[in-house]
Amino acid sequence: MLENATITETSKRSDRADTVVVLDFETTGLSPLRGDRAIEIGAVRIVKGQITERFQQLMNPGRRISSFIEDYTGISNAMLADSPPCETVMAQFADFLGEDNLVAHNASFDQRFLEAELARVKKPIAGSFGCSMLLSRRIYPDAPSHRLGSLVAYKKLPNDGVFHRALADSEMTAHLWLNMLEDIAKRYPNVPQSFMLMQKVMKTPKGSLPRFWEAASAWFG
DNA sequence: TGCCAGGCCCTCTTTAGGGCCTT
Repeated sequence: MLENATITETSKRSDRADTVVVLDFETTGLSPLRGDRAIEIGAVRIVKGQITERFQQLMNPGRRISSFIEDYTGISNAMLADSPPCETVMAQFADFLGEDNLVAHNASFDQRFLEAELARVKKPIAGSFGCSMLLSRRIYPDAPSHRLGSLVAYKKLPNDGVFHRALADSEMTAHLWLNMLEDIAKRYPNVPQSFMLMQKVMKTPKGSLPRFWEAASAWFG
């Protein structure tokens, strides 16, 4: 059962909900704990429902990437050889990010790499992470799949046909996030589109979601 | 197209196992 204190916390922090940075990493593999590194970062900043800024940069991980990653991303070893090192790029990205909250598709993956790469340049993360995949499982339970590309097709979201590149994926994730907020607003017009509230939705069991919205509407409406 | 890891989530569950999703 939702506690009143939880809702109060959401309300207090809602002033940061107007701005989020949606990001996506391309990497050498799946696990920074096993030595994998970032090779590209893409991000867009959303302010009051509009994309206002973009960040994209390849980065040199200091070693060659596998043929699988070359094929998967279209990023070649030659492209990375001419790119600045991860530390330089991540320091620039930390300045771009500031203290904004973050959104990513399957955010636990991008969060692990962001924390690992920023730790190398001794930059903290001030914001919280929201996950578009977890939210989509709640908002679109009947979608054939909750992969990013599948959801883009399912919701007919804007895209340029490029997948598995950081800026393209972050832009599609941003459109997905905004689309979900619009659909939530249509379904529950009395519930504010707070970033912190969306985080609570992700943690709400699917079967109790209508009761969650009912409680949120009652408190905020 | 797969493997690596890890968190979430569902169910034939909770003293567990396996699918999904990210590169």
